Amino acid sequence: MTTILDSEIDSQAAFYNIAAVERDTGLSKDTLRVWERRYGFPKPQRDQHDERLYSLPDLEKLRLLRLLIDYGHRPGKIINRSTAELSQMISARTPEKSPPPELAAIIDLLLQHDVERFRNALLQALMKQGLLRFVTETVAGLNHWIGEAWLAGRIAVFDEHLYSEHIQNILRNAIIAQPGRGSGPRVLLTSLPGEKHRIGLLMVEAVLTAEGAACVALGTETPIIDIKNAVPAYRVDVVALSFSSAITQTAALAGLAELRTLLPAAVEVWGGGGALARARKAAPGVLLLRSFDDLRYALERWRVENAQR
Amino acid sequence: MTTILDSEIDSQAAFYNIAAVERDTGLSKDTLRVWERRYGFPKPQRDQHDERLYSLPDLEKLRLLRLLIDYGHRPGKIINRSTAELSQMISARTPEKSPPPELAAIIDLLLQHDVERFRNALLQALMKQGLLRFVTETVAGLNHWIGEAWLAGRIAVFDEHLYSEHIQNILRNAIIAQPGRGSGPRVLLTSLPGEKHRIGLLMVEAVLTAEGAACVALGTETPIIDIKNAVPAYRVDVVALSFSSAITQTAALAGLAELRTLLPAAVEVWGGGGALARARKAAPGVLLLRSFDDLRYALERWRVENAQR
DNA sequence: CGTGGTCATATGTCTTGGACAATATAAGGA
DNA sequence: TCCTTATATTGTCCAAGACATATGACCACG
Repeated sequence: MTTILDSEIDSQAAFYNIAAVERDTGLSKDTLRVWERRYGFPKPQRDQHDERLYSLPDLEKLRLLRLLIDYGHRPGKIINRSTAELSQMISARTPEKSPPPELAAIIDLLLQHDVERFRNALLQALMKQGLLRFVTETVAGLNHWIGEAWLAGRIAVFDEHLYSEHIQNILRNAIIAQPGRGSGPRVLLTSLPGEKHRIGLLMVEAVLTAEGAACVALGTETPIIDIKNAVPAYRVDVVALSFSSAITQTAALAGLAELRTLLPAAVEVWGGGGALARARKAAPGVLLLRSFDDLRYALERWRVENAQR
Repeated sequence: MTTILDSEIDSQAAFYNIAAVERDTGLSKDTLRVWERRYGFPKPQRDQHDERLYSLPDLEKLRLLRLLIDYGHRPGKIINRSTAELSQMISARTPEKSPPPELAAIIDLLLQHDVERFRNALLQALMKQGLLRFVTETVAGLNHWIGEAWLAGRIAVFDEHLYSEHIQNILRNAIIAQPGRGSGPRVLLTSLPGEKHRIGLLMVEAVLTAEGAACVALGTETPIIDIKNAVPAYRVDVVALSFSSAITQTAALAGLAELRTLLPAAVEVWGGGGALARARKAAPGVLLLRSFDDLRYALERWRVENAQR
């Protein structure tokens, strides 16, 4: 096992072993080896025992490739282009749109790395608009703009991380401030394994809590079996799943359909998020929510239908 | 590519492919294969194309093995013992099977799935103890007990998810309630790719903020390159990384050493968390924090050393 | 013109068995 | 008791092959 430390100390040039590259790019060791075999890139140096040593430029190019593949390009088509070309593809992908004026001030503070004032701007927007409008307008708008800017490489990774953390702080703060009354349904809120985006879930939780529903939030990536087991334990009326555009629409619909078959008919299954925004129809007994208005409407409908009990 | 979803859905009996086992136990695919070759465990079934299908009992035993190895046992010595024996070794290790009395009430509410009262109990503990004691005593104690219970299979997956969400809500609520920055250093707070545990980071952020430091929290899994780029952007004085016991000590120390070489000498590098609790020494210029007292001491030392400027 | 189905290709993950570096343990000597 | 050296243990890497799934192209149908 050659540690990164050794390789960096022995020669001043920075080299990375395959485990470090997997960690930094998210590409598995198997993928890295098979790309080398099939496409000839990356073709790292070897140490005295034939173990791969990747260079920093290789790492940069691999990161660009990862970005473009996530956006929908095929590896085989782009892997042999130069780093400069790839970089250009990313900046050319989305025309440089400036954010809508009501968000521009907040985004400016983020891009200027002014943490304190960024935090305060978010808090002020929340105070001014109230939770519902803050979530459905400001946070949704910011998410959209930041997501696009991230794909286009116009925003640094660490800025995106900081944004996500602060939005989480604000939303969770707002959620906990709500009184815990329970006139509405008990809603179990989570995502399936592979879906790591938390902000969408928190937005839904904020809206539902504000509307008086009782949320049981399990965070992201709960295995289906465990969702099934949680339903009786928490006496849940509705299971709501969130799917960001990181997951394919097919996978999202399949997951919802499977969950539907596992749960008793009395428990409703709702699905929403970017991956389902363009979906036409789901499995029978699964409700698709394409907007926050849909969500509030679904809640109202549940209350009407279950008024007798 | 067989997804975990498929293997769990297609047959009602729960089977897990090797990628799912890697994800759930933290043991690499290579390790799982070499254990099978050398020790004969785990010896999973195969599907129609000779791919491994692990059973749920295998998964349980692997979890116990992982825990005992983390405590210092050698794989070869314990791998062929029965699950019951391993389970007994763990409970023998921790004399207190029941949680300490001051935590028992809170844990009971979690295990009884009483969401509202669980939330209120946490809030009350926070009010009563103040943020510092709440974090270093209550949250640390709960983490420890829940972590052990989870690894020993005494607590449901969804309960652990719910716990994590609520602790996050409370901690982020407390963090945002702090007044702005004080006199302390600017501390960049994050974890390296592969380290997904958020609660430790939030605990540190809460303590640092309470002590008057200005935190720049990037959440989990920030690639090293992006940490390097964030340091000048946010004019950071200290980079603090968290490593839970999900990562090996070797990997944690290597990551810290690599970061040290990438950052200017004026920027301090701190590391802490379960993975480093038993580490002897780190690379030169890297400070290991083995407790929250160490953290507060390091903060004080920084203030003294940087008082003149 | 859109919708759905079939086929070919592209792509990622899994397989085996061998090799060896890093780590832990044991043994020896100051 | 502490440090050094030898030995055993253990995790990671390698190679090339295989194949399931995802994607894209083509075609037929309403």
